[in-house]
Amino acid sequence: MRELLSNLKIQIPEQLFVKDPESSDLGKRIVEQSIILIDDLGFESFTFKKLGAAIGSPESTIYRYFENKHKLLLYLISWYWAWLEYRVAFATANVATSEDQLRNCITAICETVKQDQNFSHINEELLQRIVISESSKTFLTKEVDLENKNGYFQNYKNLIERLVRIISDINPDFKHPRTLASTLLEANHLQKFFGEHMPSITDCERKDEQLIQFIETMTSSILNYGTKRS
Amino acid sequence: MRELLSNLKIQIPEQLFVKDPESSDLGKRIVEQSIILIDDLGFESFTFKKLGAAIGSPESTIYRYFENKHKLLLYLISWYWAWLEYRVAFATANVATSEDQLRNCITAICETVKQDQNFSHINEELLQRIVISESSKTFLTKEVDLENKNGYFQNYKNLIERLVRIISDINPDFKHPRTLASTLLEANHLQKFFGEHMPSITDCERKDEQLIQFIETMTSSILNYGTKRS
DNA sequence: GCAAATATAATAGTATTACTATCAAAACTG
DNA sequence: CAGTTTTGATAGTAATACTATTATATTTGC
Repeated sequence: MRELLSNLKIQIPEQLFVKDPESSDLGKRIVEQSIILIDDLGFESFTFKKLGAAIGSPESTIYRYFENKHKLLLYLISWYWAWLEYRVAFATANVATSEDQLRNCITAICETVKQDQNFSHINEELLQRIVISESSKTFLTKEVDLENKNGYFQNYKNLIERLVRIISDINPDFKHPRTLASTLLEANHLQKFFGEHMPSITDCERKDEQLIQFIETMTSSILNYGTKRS
Repeated sequence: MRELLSNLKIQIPEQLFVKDPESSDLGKRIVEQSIILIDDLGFESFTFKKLGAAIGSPESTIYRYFENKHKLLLYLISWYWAWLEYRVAFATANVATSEDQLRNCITAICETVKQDQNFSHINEELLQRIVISESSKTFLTKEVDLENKNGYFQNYKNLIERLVRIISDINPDFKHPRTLASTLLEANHLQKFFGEHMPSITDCERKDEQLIQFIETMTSSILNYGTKRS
């Protein structure tokens, strides 16, 4: 998996930035430091002024790359979905059965990222933590319909579509492949968050195993439910 | 269900308000109008100044009831959980089997609220929409651990605990009753939101049926999965 | 190698937000 | 009806989320 990114460029909808941050050193530092800062402060307390201080530039510079902090968050989350889709694609390549493919998908999705080396300016470990705590804020807004129409969530949808294909392959009669795919993705975040911050409402501890087991059991059982009965 | 609230008072953790809004007419108007405004503007654009204008009072008055808008949101969401727990409690009363109880719970939870008459100052229909779009913002913050310790989420936990008891009753060997209960609650919101705003990633349309069917199938299948196999 | 274009820095400024403070007028309360 | 509590009216502050302007680098195209 490590070489994955050396030749592939993660594609982000260009509506999400004013100037592509990958196109300059400063842009990369903006992205790099924004991840560190958002993870540290939380999105609400994160400001372009603080980010400017972190990179040693005035905040007006950041506005040349991102229209506002909401779009910067969208950019980061979008990057994560694209990255995760590649991981999922690799995890399912050359795997014979759809059942095994889905199992591998679930592991790839639910695995807590640990990275020792930094290959790029993006720290995926921190970014995953941001996704867990902040990603739903990208769409839980009054602007969601417009932003959806503008393609801001394309990478998220692509990932879900990939899961849907596998799910439908396992059980073509299953009536809720999209619902299952999006539930699966979001339940992963939520349960990880609960495990860390509200342990009394989850059985998932810090380790990934219980969560993966729950999600695997949930998907297997729901996909077999109809077929075995009828 | 209608008489439910006439003699019962919804209990809200008193840490969530400075002065109990139920204790005065003004307090009730603050709550009433805040629901209308948050639903209309979204939580980000909602301000105490606008709320003040809506009730014809200066914003400083609102601060005498709620420390800030985050706590007001916590109050509203907390009210909803308590209200929903009563509904769930009634929906399961005198129901013989745990399986039927759980089915009734799911219906009570997933049913879109429609209210023709206003019995109280709280419009549950609007409030449910707020819960769908805004409730996760109450805990997806950097202050979650402190707020959790302070009991801000007690009503949410109570509801989950009630579901957990029924789930464990159906299958005492099931290893993830809490995970299932919280997933069920949150998936309901998420899928409703997707159904309305991002229909391509869900199979749930505006009507409740498909969502209820998915959640029922999911819970039934996962709770039967272990038992039938082993 | 230099002019022209572009990117960044430095600074200033604005409207709005999220409060806090003060004091007077109303309204209830014993 | 005196005293307490509640509300209204007004003012003020620090921070946020931008926008604008001008000067200085830096890159690039010829």
